[in-house]
Amino acid sequence: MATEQRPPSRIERRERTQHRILAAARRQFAESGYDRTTIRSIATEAETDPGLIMRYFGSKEALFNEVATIASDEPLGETPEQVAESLLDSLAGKLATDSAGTLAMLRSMLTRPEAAEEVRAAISEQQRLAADALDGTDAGLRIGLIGAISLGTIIGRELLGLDGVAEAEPAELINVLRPAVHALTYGEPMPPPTAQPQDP
Amino acid sequence: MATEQRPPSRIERRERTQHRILAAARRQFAESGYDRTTIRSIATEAETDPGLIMRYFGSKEALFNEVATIASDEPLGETPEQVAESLLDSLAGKLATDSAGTLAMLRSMLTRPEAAEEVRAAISEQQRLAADALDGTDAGLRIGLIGAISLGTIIGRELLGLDGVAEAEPAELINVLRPAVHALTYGEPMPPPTAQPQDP
DNA sequence: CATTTCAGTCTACAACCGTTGACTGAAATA
DNA sequence: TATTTCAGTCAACGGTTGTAGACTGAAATG
Repeated sequence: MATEQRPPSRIERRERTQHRILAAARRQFAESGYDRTTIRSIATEAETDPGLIMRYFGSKEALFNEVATIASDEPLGETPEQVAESLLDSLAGKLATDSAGTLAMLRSMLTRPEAAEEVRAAISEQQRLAADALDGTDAGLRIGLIGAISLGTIIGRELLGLDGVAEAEPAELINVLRPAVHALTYGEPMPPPTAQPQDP
Repeated sequence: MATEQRPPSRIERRERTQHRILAAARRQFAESGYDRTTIRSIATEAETDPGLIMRYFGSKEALFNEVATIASDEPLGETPEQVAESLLDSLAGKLATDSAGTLAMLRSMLTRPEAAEEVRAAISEQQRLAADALDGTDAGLRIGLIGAISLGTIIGRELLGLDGVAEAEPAELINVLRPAVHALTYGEPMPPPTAQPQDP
């Protein structure tokens, strides 16, 4: 009943090792961020050698770029309601899949200018796609704020462990957030309730 | 017309030097985060010596704790509307004052577990203060999400430079955000518009 | 004036980092 | 089988970091 165990070929060995390196890198970059993750610690977890990582990926930076990704999203619909639902869908997707690559990018975003620029560009692209469906001069601000909300929600849940937010079911979280997001896509700006009269 | 220039006393010199160190530390921790800021670079900017920083503050960590702060907020009112306005006020305050200490804490939050815990605890305290004014089992989730929104807004504006969000006037930003925050304090969860019927 | 205190300077250490290059041995190739 | 290729190992490099400690000279103190 024993299947014949051929020794793995050279390309098989290489593929397996590369895969172990990538998995360990993804995990550690997501858990500790770019600076606190070392080539040596990745090599240890992947049960290989630091020098081999350099040979396969060139540099720590290149390895990071290989595993840290920020998903850019799909077309967003044409009415404000569709835009809101589309953005909520996008957030729900990011909450459901435990993409260590995304977490790696977000975790390193505040200390690595290149990562920050990548996240900023991704949200900026989202704004560009959605701004047409919204009217008003502040459409960019509104979509940008929805991006900020998504960012804060993911960070608060996955990286900070905020009470309530971390334990909530994704579907419930989205349902609670839905009115707020819809308010941002088709609502009017609301002055403070006790506001003094202002310039016309 | 020349005011007599007495050489500064020893305690004056010490106070001035300490102040320069603290200012440089605040600025660099806010700009580059904990890991990428070095004692030496702080000393250079403060025109002093790394060894002196150690003698005055004990360690890099202690210096960070001296300048990185996260403001905890005031009582929040008793009705959902008051809670919403109070939280918006709190966000407006953080957007108005360019508190390098807060930015230092936020910038380091995703890579320093101690900083993350401090931010988490501050938002958690906010939740505790506000949860009484809100009814429903998901009150904690709602307030937590408002905390996440504040977090995402500050990060998006001050640290990421999101289009629209970064250039907006604080007052306009708050006004646009207001309906969303109010929706979170007194709104009902909203199911998706195309939802199938669910269990009662 | 003699002594003490202490802000500020300088040098060095031990640890860690990313990265390099030489080496080994087995698999692939001819 | 003889030769080449290449995955994997090992030791070392130059640089940077936080930190410690000895030293200097002027201000404070008696």
